[in-house]
Amino acid sequence: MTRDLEIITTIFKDLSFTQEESQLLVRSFEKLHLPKHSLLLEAGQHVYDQYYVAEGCLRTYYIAPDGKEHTVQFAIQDWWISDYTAFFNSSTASMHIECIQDATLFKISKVDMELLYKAMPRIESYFRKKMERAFASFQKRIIANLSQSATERYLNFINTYPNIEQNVKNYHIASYLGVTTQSLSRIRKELVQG
Amino acid sequence: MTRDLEIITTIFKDLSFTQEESQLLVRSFEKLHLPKHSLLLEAGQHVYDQYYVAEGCLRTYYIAPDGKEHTVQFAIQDWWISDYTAFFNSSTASMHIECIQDATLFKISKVDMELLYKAMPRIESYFRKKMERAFASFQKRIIANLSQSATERYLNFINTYPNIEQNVKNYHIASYLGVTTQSLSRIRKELVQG
DNA sequence: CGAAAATTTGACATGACTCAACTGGAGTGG
DNA sequence: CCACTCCAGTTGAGTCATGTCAAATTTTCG
Repeated sequence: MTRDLEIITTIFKDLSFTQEESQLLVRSFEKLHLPKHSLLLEAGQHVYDQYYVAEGCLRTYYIAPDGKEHTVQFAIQDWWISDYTAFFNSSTASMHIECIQDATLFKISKVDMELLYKAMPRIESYFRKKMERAFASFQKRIIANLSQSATERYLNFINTYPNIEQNVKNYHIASYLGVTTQSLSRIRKELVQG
Repeated sequence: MTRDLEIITTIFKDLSFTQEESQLLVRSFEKLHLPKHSLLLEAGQHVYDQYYVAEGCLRTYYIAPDGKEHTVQFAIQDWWISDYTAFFNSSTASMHIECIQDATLFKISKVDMELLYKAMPRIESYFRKKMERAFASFQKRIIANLSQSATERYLNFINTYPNIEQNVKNYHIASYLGVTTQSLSRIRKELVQG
């Protein structure tokens, strides 16, 4: 009862719950703090959980056979993060998740998710809509990757994540955009000089 | 009652329904046939519907400001297709959908979708899982675009869609992979000759 | 068959990559 | 407080993959 109701007031702030439902929610989540530079997940590990970012910044990245890193996603406040392919299939991760800025997370297992879905269909609605938005934004990114130059994608990026540049390294952005750090450096130089 | 129950035996073949539910389902969908080369959707149109592909082949593509086409998605049997960004937001399309091979579709509006979700939470479950798979496959594609060469992406493509090559034009594949038709032609030549 | 569309080929241009060297801070320890 | 190191970022020179433009060839289909 007196346990941490943060989950309800942050993650599900737009929904309302009975006492019983609230308790189920609170029991399903676990709060955790993660320091900068730590790894939340490594490739090869079994993925049981997904995480809600209450504070901080993380990134998901894939290491290709040639050793190069590719940033798949950044997660800031109010985003969810996991290796979703592995999470959905209850299998092992092919990606790493790194904490870029000290973070506060709420963790929930797939099993508990399914229980929540059964108990409260409107939670499933909430996540279906989340997925729809994520789907749309991934699609947008695919189009951007197909149709835009590296410079355009960079401008796009700093528009989409206006405040992120203070936190993340250049090579994080480069590996998100699909260019080398050298190229990104040249792109910026070009933009400054006009 | 004696109306077309195909929907239930094709789209939702893994679920079971009461008579009443079946009727609601049947009423929600509309069957349509679409000839090759016709457009199911054009950029600028309001998107009310999504479509289940019972037969045939379609593609969603985006036309960039420079006039170039970029294929976002192919849809074959048992896939769903729409301009999802617009569908989810009930807004206007930024993409076109073209029929590549004579197709049979089942169409459902967003409004009717929402009614189905309310009436049958397991339908919402079904679509949430669909979304999850689509999300995972988009993510895979983003990684592929970031980490693989054009040749690797092509090999990947013909693996993922083994039978599609008979149906689709070369330039459809090229615009899906993010290369020019000339480059794709050279890639194939290289592969044949070793 | 013949026109239009699709694909291939050639010559050349260019954006991005690689490798290597250099610069500039941030932090550390004597 | 300064020297040292480490890491991120920048710059330069050369290379390579892919794009562009134009022409030739093949395929499709009325």
